[in-house]
Amino acid sequence: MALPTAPGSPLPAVARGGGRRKRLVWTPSQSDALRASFEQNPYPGMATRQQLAQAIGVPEPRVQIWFQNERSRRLRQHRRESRPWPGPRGPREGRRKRTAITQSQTAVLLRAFEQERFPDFATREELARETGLPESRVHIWFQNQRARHPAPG
DNA sequence: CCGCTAACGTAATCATACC
DNA sequence: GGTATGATTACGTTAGCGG
Repeated sequence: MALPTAPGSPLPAVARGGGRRKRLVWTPSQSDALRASFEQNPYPGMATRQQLAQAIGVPEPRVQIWFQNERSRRLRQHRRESRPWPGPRGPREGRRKRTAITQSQTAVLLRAFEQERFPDFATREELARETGLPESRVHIWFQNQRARHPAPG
C-alpha cells in the first residue's frame, strides 16, 4: 500500500503500529503554570521547559508537546482574526543538547526500524529500555529516520 | 453524541559534529 | 565546503477525556 507523503497524512492506525502514549489530563494548577510560562515566552528553551516540568511534576517532553500544540492554537487564532503573530521575541533560548547515539544503540534502533517504521508507545519504551535512551529521543529518531529513509515501493 | 486537545504524523529547516 | 544526523518549527490528523 502507498505510504504517506503529505503532512499529517491520514492512515489507518493499524498501518501506524497502533497504541499511543496514554493521554495526559492537566490539573487546573498545571494549566495555569503552563499558560503563565507561555505568556512569558512561547518558545522556551530546554532549561525553561525542564524547570517548568519539574515545578508542575510532569516529564519535560510533555511540556514541549504542550508548547507546540499551544503555539498551533494561537497561530490559528491569530490567522483567523487577521492578527500578526509576533513570533520568537528576544534571544532564542538554548536547545536540548544534541544526544550522542552510539553505534550499538543505532544498531538496535535500525533493527527495530526494519521491522516497524511506526513503533507504538510500548515498542518505543522497550527500545528506550534496551538502548538506555529516553523514549522521546527514540521517537524523534524514528521521525528523522522515516523522513530520510522513505520506504521503498 | 460531540468539542476540545494531547499525541502524533510530515516537510522543512536549524544546529552540531566531523572530515 | 560537504555530509550525517539530532532538534525544532509550522501545521495537519488521530484518538480519548469529559461535558
